[in-house]
Amino acid sequence: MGHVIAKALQPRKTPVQARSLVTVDVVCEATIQLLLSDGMRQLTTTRVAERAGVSVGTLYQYYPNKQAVLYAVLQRHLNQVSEAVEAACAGQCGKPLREMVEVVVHGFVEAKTARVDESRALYEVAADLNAAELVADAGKRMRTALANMLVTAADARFVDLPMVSFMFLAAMVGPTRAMLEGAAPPRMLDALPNQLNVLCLNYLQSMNGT
Amino acid sequence: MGHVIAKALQPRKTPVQARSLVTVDVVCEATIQLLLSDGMRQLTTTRVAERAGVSVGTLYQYYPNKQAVLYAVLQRHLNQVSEAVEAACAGQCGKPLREMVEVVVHGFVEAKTARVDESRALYEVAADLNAAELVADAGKRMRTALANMLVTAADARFVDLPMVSFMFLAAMVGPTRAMLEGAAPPRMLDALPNQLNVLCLNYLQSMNGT
Amino acid sequence: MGHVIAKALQPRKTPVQARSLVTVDVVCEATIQLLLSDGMRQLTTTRVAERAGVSVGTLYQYYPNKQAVLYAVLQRHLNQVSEAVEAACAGQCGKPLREMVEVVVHGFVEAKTARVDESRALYEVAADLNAAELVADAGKRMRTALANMLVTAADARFVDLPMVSFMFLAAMVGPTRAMLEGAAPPRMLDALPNQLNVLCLNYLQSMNGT
Amino acid sequence: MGHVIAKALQPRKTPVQARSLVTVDVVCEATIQLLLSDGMRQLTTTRVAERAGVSVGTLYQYYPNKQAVLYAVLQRHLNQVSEAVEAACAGQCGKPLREMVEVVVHGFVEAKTARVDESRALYEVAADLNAAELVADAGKRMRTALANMLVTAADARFVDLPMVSFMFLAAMVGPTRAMLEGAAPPRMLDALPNQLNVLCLNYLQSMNGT
DNA sequence: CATGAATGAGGTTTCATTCAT
DNA sequence: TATGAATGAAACCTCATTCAT
Repeated sequence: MGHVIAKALQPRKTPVQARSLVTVDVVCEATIQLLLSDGMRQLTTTRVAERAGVSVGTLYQYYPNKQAVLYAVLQRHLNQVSEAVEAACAGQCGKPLREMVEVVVHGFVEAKTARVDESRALYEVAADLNAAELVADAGKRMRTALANMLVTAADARFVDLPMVSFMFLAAMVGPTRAMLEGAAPPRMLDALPNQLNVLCLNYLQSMNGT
Repeated sequence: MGHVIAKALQPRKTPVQARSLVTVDVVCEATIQLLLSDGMRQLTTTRVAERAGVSVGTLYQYYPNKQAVLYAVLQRHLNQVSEAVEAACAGQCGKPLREMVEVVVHGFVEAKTARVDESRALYEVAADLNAAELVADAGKRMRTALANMLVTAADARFVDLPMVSFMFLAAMVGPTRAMLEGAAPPRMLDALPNQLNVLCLNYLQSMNGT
Repeated sequence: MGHVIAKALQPRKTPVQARSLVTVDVVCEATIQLLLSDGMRQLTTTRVAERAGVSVGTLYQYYPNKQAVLYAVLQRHLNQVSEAVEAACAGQCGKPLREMVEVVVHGFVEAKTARVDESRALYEVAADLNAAELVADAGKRMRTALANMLVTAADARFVDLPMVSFMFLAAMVGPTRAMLEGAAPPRMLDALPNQLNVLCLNYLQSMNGT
Repeated sequence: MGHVIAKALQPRKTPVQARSLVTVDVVCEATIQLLLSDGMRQLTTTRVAERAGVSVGTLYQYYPNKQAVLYAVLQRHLNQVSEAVEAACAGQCGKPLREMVEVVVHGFVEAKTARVDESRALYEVAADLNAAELVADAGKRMRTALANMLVTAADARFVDLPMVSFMFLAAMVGPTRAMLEGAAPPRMLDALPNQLNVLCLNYLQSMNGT
């Protein structure tokens, strides 16, 4: 099921030439800009192309359809976040819980808030049904990374690791998303990492089965 | 600002006759069904009317435009959830934290999972820009209820009540949403209340300033 | 041809009861008001009924369709103007040209400017194709009246009476309409009768074949 | 004020390629044809496009909405007439009244009757409210041209030039319009210039203040 | 007779996508 | 390869008219 969709959404040609790479990038950038300024509703391929400084025809040389463009943009973003979490996890093997949480939360929040408006804009895109799979994949990737890290914790052992990883991730995502979507004031955003630390660390310690 | 938007989304006539009431209800129901089966993308006023068993014209007698229909459906849902939380909060004044969390989490999860598919469908709707305000309002309502309850806790005192309420709510919303959107297996859904209890209670105790 | 149309546009029932008469009148009045405030474009039978304080259903008891309403309104107006011209003409038989023109011009302008905005609104209605016939009829009626008067002029004899009547009428109508449609300032409207006197009298004297 | 309206009615893109020019022209032509055969009432963008041999989409690439198409058609026509009058006026500076009237009347009637049916069709369009401004502009343009000419008359001097120009124009427009709208027989149309000569010249001579 | 909810054909407009240049 | 004019299916919404109450 997912494969059929996936195929239809893959970029049309793997850009090898420098020019092509530029085009692909410029289209993604234009999409995000328009998403931010006008929202999904107003996002048309023509406008994306226009903003990107290429013709619609050219856009369609690199993406088979509009969904593919959105798919690419979202994928790029989810990738960055997933990688941030994976990197954080990879570096914390064997450490005590407190350090794990600290570093992972920091990595996640930083990745999500690096471009606040991009994140905000993409929540809209993600709601576009076909992307559910993509979001799910990124979630799975991050939960796996978290689980692989948690299993090595110096000071903890978890009975139901999948559930714990799930809750850990969701506990980070929930408040972060709430702040981004709710346009929280900077004061709250600044406090976010600390709050997530408290939230997640206490949860994990409480779930510690040792 | 919000008022202009609000006006354009208000139902056109408040149905008084029995026949009209049925119509309004039937349209909401049809919208949810279609949202579930085909998603926002495929949701057209014609199809909603068709499924509802009325003509498009009739639909437009009660709602000035498509957005208004979605607005109404979402509002109804958010109302139910907000009321559930408010009710739970109202009943726990003066109780110790443990009981508060237990009851509130239970109320929230029950409201959200009463109609799992409806909740799921509406995340998509909420992403439709104009509803942001509505979601924000529901959030504010629930945070207020939580704050008003927490301030009376028998065994706790909080320094930054707004932040604590925000995190409390977001900590419930995050994992719940993750499960609903990710189509989590029943086994996980069953475990959700317990997990949220652990997550929220430990957070609140840790933030306790007494 | 005209008869078929005519039949479809006739009021449905000749109102004999007092109540009915009121309804018919109130609908005409409402139509004119809406025409003035919002123009043809926005004129719907529902709105007319609403403004008239009756239900759409009732409106359709007296008029077979929307066109018939407009037809009635226009007819009433054209009738008033035609009657004014006919009356003026009838009273001037045997008089010299100067007096004829004076009285006819006065009668015409007065009828047209009695309710300036009504006249203005009805130009729009008249443009609605099926009314062309009605306008033509009124024109014919007035030209006949003018011809019948002119033929008795004490001091003139006309070779081509139809043409002269045609021009006489058109010479009155042209500037009057230009002023009404162009929203001419009162100063110009006040001067209109005098100007038409000059225009028409000189024309007629010049066409005098004696 | 008028600018807002004007903007919404301006053509969308100025056609540069040969293909585009053809399209724009073909749409205007189709509009006039349909106006003539079926009247405003039946004029739909779909039908215009169909008759023009292009798709609706193409039509909307050049005109932002239906009104804009009508606007363009009317503008073109009014332009032609205005230019004819201006040209006639420009050529008669310093001439005696008789010649002025002769040439101007001839120019006006010729422009209006060059395509009798087009003129006829456009009276309907002009009644469509938003065009009022356009008609008013054309009127002002022609009255200005007339005034500028009359002020140079070799044998006349006018006290109230604006009023005289207004009446002069309206005296030409009235009968011409009456004939076109009333579908006057060719015999009358042929006689029109002469009649207008008599009508206007006598009026002007009578208003001569020297 | 009056009401006004319901109807649905039909109008306007958009926009993803193609393809001749 | 890039372009952007053309396409036309399909979306939204209105409103004249009917008919059950």
